[in-house]
Amino acid sequence: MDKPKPPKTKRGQARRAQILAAAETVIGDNGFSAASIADITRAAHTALGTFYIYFSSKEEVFHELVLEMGRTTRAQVAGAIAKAPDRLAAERAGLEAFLRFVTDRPALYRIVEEARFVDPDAYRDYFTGFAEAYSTGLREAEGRGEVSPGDAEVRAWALMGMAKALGDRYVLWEDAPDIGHVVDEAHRLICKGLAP
Amino acid sequence: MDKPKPPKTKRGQARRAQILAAAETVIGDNGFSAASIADITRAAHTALGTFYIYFSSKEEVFHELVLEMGRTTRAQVAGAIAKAPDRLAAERAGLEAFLRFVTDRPALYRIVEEARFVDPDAYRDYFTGFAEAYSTGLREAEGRGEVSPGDAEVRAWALMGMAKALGDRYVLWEDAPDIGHVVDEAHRLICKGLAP
DNA sequence: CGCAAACATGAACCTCTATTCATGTTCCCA
DNA sequence: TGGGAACATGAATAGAGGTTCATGTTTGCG
Repeated sequence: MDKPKPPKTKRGQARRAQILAAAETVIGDNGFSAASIADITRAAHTALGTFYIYFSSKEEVFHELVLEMGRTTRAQVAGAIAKAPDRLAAERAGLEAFLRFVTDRPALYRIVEEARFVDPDAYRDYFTGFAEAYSTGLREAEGRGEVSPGDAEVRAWALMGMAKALGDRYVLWEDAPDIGHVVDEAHRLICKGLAP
Repeated sequence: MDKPKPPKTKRGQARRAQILAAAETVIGDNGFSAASIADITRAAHTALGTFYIYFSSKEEVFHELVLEMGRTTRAQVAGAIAKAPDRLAAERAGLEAFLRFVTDRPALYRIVEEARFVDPDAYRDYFTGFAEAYSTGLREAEGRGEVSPGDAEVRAWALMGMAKALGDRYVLWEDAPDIGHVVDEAHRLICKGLAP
């Protein structure tokens, strides 16, 4: 019932990481309820009971994975944006970074979406956190005159929604997605939409 | 196992509708796996076994609800768009109609989102169908010179994503949403983004 | 070394709920 | 209005899978 303490030995840390990685694939591929602990430990090449040394429940691994998605996406997007000369360039870089992230870790992306139902608080935290950072960026750009005045929060949510839908359609559902084209096309919309 | 035949008597039709409506609320509020058949029949003021006279499984009611969402949303949005003088006005009317629909039937909205995991084919059909109609509308508008040239499909998905995200944030998560303001703000983005 | 704490194992347990079914009740038309 | 088709009931069934635990094995420190 209690949250297990972090592992103390090298072996323990490796096992925990194995199980977490296996959970990402198994839950991402099959969904939360279809994925059984047995599936996860099998994919991690461990015994069933080992799972409960590192996680107190199925919900807890799931929660952990949502947090990981939060850390990773934000780091990825922030890194890509940092080099951009202005906000409109940042929009492009951020969108592309996001879509590439979805390409690399599709399971993690699906897990966050399923969190809406499995772990609603984590879902909300993930997106409101993201939206706050996004809004701040837009407000600062507005101050510098790089984008037209407007409600930064509404814009942030609208733009996040665009990115999500494009990820669904052109990354998850496409065998050979042409991310470049999608980014170009979407960015034209965004540029003109936000332009001063 | 087989799909039950449609009810033949008035009473039967009423019962089926009762159960379907109850399923909408119960599944929408608690999610697919947390919602039990017992919960649904209790909410419908019927016996447990009655459920299986009208539906062959929990998955089947769910599927039915996704189809209903498809029919209803599209009718709603199409109705709102019909009166619009041009495409940019249509975008506004469509977005507003969608957000009002989410306000009215939040449970149904959540069910479609959960379909991504519970009934992936239905989910895909729902959105690709919607996207096709949307793309066609944009292409026609482009032909009339009402919007700038561009990849209509990418645009359709981007705009659908905006609507979804705004629905999540400002309808489902807000006690007293100011739909008018959100629509205004988003529509400015869209107008400038699509303008010729 | 040697031993206490960490970690590993997988069969057994236990709960939960989707689905069935044997037994009534109601409907509707010939 | 009588009888067969439709519909209603809820206790019993059945299966799945999350979680526990008693029994080993490994690790790392003094």
